[in-house]
Amino acid sequence: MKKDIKITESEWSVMEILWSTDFATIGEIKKALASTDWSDSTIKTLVRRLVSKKAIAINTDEAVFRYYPLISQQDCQRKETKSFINRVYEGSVSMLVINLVADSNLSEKERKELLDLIEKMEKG
Amino acid sequence: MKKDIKITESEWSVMEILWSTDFATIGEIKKALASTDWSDSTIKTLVRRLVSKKAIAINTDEAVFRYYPLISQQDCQRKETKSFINRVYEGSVSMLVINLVADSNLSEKERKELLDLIEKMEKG
DNA sequence: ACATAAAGGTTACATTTGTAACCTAAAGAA
DNA sequence: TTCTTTAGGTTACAAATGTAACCTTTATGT
Repeated sequence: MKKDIKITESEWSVMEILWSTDFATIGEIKKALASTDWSDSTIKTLVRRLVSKKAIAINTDEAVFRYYPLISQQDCQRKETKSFINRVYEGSVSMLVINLVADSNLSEKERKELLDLIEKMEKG
Repeated sequence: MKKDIKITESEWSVMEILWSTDFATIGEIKKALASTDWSDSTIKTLVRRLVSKKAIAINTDEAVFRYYPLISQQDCQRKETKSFINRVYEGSVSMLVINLVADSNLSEKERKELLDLIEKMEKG
């Protein structure tokens, strides 16, 4: 079930909508993307490409089609994360985390959350 | 000094060589990339594009030019990391870390290392 | 001296990605 | 019923990216 579907940056915006609504019409997708300056056509192109790469599918039971994801957000995130770490950190998770933590954008609160998260994983 | 230089996946391979050798000739770059199946021309194209986007520069003091990075690896990593988290994790560092930790690819040893890293940051 | 290899430089070409126009059919507004 | 909005569908087009051929000059082995 692990296909090598590549989702581009623009397409991620569409996927995020489908992952959160799970079953949206074009109209709903457009509404959710109103903050972008994409034209109607652009959004439809993104949706069409996602369909053709089998990241999403269409339910045509009703007159107005509904779109839904075929791949889970977490699967995509993990795949992206792995290739990101390989590309940017030469495969080293530790180097990534060093930068995450060193980065001033990480607040004390967030840092504590991370500690918690990792600690909780202690016993598996 | 924060330009928005975009380094593509292929170009990263070249940058990594320059970051580690710091001052390499084309010959050295090609040797370091021997494991890839890129042609001579391809490698030169990548180098040329990096020059034109000012990610690297050429020292022409000697007959055989030497290339060196104009941007640091860590700056690039941080910039990439930030945009990665925005794209894939909707800006949430915590979500990223949850996946990092949950991912079976992270060994117990690595997990401990991360804990250490984050703990060390406790006092700033 | 001459053939080869290696480096510098220019041009090319297919695919992917971002972005959109345009046409048609159906559904709602007036 | 006629106009206007939407949705569905097709086609387009420039920029970015991956990948490379080809030409010229220079160093090098023999």
